[in-house]
Amino acid sequence: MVINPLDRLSALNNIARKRGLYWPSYEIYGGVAGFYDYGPIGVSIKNKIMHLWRMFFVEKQRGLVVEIETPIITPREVLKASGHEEHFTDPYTYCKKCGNVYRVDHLIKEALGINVEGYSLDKLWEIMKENNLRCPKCGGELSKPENALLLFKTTIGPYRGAPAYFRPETAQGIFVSFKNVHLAARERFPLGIAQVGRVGRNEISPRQGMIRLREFTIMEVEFFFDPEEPLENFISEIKSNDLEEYLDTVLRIIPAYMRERGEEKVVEVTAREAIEKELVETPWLAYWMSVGTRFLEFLGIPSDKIRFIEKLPHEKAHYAAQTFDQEVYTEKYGWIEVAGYAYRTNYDLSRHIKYTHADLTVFKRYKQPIKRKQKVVTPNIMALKRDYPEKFPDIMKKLSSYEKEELLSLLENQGYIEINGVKITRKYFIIKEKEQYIHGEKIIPHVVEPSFGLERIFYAVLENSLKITDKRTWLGIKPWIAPYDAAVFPLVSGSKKEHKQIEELAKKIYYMLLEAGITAIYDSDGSIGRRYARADEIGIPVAITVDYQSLKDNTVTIRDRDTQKQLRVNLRDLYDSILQRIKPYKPWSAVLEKYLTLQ
RNA sequence: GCGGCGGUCGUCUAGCCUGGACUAGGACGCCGGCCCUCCAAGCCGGAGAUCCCGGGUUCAAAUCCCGGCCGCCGCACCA
Repeated sequence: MVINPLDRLSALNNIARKRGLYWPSYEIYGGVAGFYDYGPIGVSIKNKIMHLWRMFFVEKQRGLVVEIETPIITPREVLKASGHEEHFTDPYTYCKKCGNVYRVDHLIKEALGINVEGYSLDKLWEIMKENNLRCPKCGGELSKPENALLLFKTTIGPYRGAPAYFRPETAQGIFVSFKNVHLAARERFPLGIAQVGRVGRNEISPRQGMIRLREFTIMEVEFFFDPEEPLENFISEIKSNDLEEYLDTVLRIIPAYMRERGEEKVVEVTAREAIEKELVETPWLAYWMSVGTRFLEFLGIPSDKIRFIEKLPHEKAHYAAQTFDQEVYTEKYGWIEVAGYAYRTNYDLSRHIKYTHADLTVFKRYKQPIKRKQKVVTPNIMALKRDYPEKFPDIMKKLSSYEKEELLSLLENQGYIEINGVKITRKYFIIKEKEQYIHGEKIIPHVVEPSFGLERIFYAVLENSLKITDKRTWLGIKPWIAPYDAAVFPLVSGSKKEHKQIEELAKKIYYMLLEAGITAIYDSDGSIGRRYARADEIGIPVAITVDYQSLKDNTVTIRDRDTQKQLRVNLRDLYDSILQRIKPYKPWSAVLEKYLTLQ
């Protein structure tokens, strides 16, 4: 039986509300667009997705990535430096007759073919007036342009505090603290810094439920590396981390050059091929795209519903050299972006260095120190003091303001330096040739950023795991992200003595599981079938039923959510039996075998 | 932000056009009880609705009118 997609989606909405997955926020006040609450079941699933993300992007990266947490409220200067204040602002105009709103820069570009990016509002207004721009729809008069800022604004300090914004991405907190983290990580390099947290974007008109929110959760890594490090070093770095399996991951990519030709065709390549064919501007992009692909597949998204789209130049963010959106197919919204992989170059760190003069560089140590002959200039203090006793302090002051190289080239090229009208000639300086060892240099690291929208993944996972047949509805979610590990039921809950005993044992097993770290629910309401159905609906992977036989031989049945098949196990083996079905980790025996051969 | 359509128990809905007999009806779900040897069964009982919010018209508004909020669709926007 084929289920109508609309029925599927309304079924999901029903479960979401009825069982507590999610709902619009502030409902009793009429609701506010762009905000959603997670219900109890939703929180549990969301947290598990978060934990798995950490497992893939932090823990399994073997020290390559560390995680930090920085504030949500961000001083204005930071977002000014990062370019957000400028680029998050769009100049608008509206038609005084029909009310239609237009972006001024788009309007001018379309009508006059002029690129007016970065122009002031007054300048734009001037251009509009000069060319007598009118509403393209109705020919009505257009308003003076205004700025629409997509950042949430606030102040730090309650009276006349400093202007600040709710961060639109977690990345800036990472860039700003880069030096501290780098030192704390014992100057490891390359280094990934992860952060999971809430961000806010004051969208003009958010719709599409949890897909486009004004406040949501980002999970991202800013991966700092040296772009001059040759490709082979990356590969060997990855190999030495035993992560080469990522290079064999198949990526489904729609490259920009294809999109420009109007062909939206998916190219299937391994990460290794993507690097070799130079589909990516840095190998690390392909690496993180692989990690992200594995992550989504592990959440239960089928690989044919995952693809990467390379952004065209005009679609990219202001900081990005190359960007791939990772998209997941949903019935409701079509392909939705769940992650962005941006090559941010050293844009952000450079900007913060420029604004603060902080040292956000990394010392790049050469494998072999470079021997360099260098001429060194030193003023002959004795001679200067002797010949210019009065002007000596001024001369020294001036000299110290020169860069060494500048001083040298002035002396060698013109033979003197003029200070307060006095020509100090070369003979007042000692120029020696010195041999120097250069051990390295300071570089501003480049950054590749895989950045995930948690709510979008959450939705995509739910929609993709919802199973409906004409008999039943269940959430076929991967066991490791199910809201509970297990459900415990007494087969019957009557008033006979045996029924009471069954209930008692079932409750005990419930407590035992909780004590052993298995999250479980206990349910004795309604018929056993209804309880299975309720557990299925929120995706609980295993149901444990205590029956008459349990009283005799200490066995219970374990029912599998997806197949409905039951297996009888002894209480002694119950824990392991559940664990084996629900944990996202390999059993020790398998890991042991992979790495070691024990005698 | 603009235009079109919509908003009634947790959910789906009846009623709205043609104002009154609506104490807003039903089904599912939920809660309590009975029954019960495995997949949403049955029986009995119960709770549950600011009729989206505010204002107006009227003797009388879920119903008509205006404004707002929210949702859906289209346009625009989505670094």
